[in-house]
Amino acid sequence: MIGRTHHCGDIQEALIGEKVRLKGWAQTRRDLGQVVFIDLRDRSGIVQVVATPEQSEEALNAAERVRSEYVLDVEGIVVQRDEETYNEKIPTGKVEVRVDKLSIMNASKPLPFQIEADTNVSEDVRLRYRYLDLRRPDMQETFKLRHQTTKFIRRFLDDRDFFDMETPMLTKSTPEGARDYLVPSRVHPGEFYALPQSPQLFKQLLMVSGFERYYQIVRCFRDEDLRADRQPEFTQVDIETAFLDTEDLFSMMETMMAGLLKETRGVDIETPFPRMTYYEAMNRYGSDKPETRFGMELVELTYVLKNSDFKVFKNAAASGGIIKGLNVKGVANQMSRKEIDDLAEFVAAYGAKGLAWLKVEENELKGPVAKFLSDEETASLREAMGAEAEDLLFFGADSHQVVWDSLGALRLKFGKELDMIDRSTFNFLWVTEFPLMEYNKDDDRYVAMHHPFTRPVEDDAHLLETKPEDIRAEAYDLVLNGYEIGGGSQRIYEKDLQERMFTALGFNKEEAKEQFDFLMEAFDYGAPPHGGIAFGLDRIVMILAGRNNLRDTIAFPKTASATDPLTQAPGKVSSRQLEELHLKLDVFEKEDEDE
RNA sequence: GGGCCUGUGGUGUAGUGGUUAACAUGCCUGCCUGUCACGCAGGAGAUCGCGGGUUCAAAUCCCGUCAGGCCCGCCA
Repeated sequence: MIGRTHHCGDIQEALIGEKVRLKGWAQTRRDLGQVVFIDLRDRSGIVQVVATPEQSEEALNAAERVRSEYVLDVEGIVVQRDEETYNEKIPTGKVEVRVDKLSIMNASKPLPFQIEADTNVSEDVRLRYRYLDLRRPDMQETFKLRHQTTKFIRRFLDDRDFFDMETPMLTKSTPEGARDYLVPSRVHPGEFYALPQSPQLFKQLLMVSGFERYYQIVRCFRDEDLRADRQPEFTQVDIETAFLDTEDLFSMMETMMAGLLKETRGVDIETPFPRMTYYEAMNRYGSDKPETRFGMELVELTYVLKNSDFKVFKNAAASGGIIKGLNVKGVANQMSRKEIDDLAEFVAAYGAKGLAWLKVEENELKGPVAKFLSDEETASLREAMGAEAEDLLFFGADSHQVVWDSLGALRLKFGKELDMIDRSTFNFLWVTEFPLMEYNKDDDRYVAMHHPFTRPVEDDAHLLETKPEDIRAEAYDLVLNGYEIGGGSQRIYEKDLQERMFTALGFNKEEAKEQFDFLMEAFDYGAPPHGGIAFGLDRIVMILAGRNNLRDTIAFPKTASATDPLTQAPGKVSSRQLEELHLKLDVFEKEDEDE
């Protein structure tokens, strides 16, 4: 059963005349009667094997019984193919293996779908037979890329004296941030562990412990609703350093990312990466993770239109909001009135109450809003937006957030649909100076935008008690092609500053003590200045692989409703298990079977 | 929690009120010594996701429900 001498993809002209033994799966069989061709596939690639009566009657008989995805053990001689039978489509196409012995190590039922690179099989079926889906060459490629990515990162960080350290998966639930996945304790009735949303507190403790440089490629869990780029369990490259300021960290991470792109994609990335403050990103792109591979930026129009006769504009400006515009060049005559009107529905999802628009013509602006604009406003507007004939102008007038969100989404929609994005490029961008906290209406309090241990920008710290919403954080995200691929911050390491932070977040002393006492206590014992970053490994691989779905980069992912069609997780448990965990359920099934 | 899209042989699709439910691929049988997604001939395979309703008649229209996907909320 052992004794493989070569891999299928490695069979080439240098081996002509040699006896080889291969093992793998039958990709396809072409049975011509007295000669049978089998494309044999293993992880390395595909090679054609041929069975003929001249070579071995026995092997030919065996080859006739082979079907798709049978597992084969093949012995034979590598021979040159006749020139007219070269197969240009595969790297091994100039040679083939003439079979002496062929044994079927295992048969296969007919497959639910074919093992081929391009599949249009539904996601449902792919996930139910994930082990077959993963046989497909493009999936094998993706996971090779994922392996190369983690290998590169580990080597890079090891070279810079980072320790790979593990942190608990069974830990304590904390009130901030995402909803926790909970694990009931058998030994402590009524108490629960939480699976980590990230190793945040532990990595800070490791800094207090004096490890100085820590990293971990670690699973994180968040019980929130899914998206194409969000899974309930995902992998972070978690990094924390002591005595390294933001500049040094940026520089190191830039080197790592540029190196990764070079290693995996052969692409040269310029460093240092561009930077943009949060406020600038929102104003120019309507997003805190701007896709900068195309322009079409939002245009500030509040000063132009605040006194307009159009009430929507006037009122937005008067109530502290903003007016911004988006110029979609050259499409005015390509879009029907209905298509334009449908966009109002699109932006409604982001809270916009409507979507004003204008078609630009040589000497006038046309559209429902045109009549409200004075000649002067029209002129300023054309100037500000760089409007030329055939352009289609859209306007958002509302609160900052609504205008940013709706026009930002509209910009991205047009950018994709009009094919304005150069897909061969990789645009990194640091987004800096995030707000430290934002006001949450529902809870009537401030909540940390990053997390409660994020350090305020030095100059703003004095606002903690007076205008907390104006404080900028020493926090940053790394954006790649419009995806947030990482985020981090410098941390608070002084106990008194951390206590002021908790107070500003509306925690009373007892709550803070109850939740974070161990961290506060740790800070009493010589905590070094520290900070770090965490990257979303799945997302990085997704972008490197040119995918747009996180499921394609995770071997066994979950569906949009957080289930696994393969294992059928989550599932019911026996009443005995529940009893052991001291749990009683308040859901009752129609067909109650598990007694 | 909300919105939108999809659901038809194993797989991918066509079919928009009356068809023997069509096509491709896969599968089975036979033939074939240079194929390479082999070819040729024949064959099997579908209660059209599920439940209800409208109608003389439903894959098709309506309501509900389930599953998958995308988005908003939520989540860094």
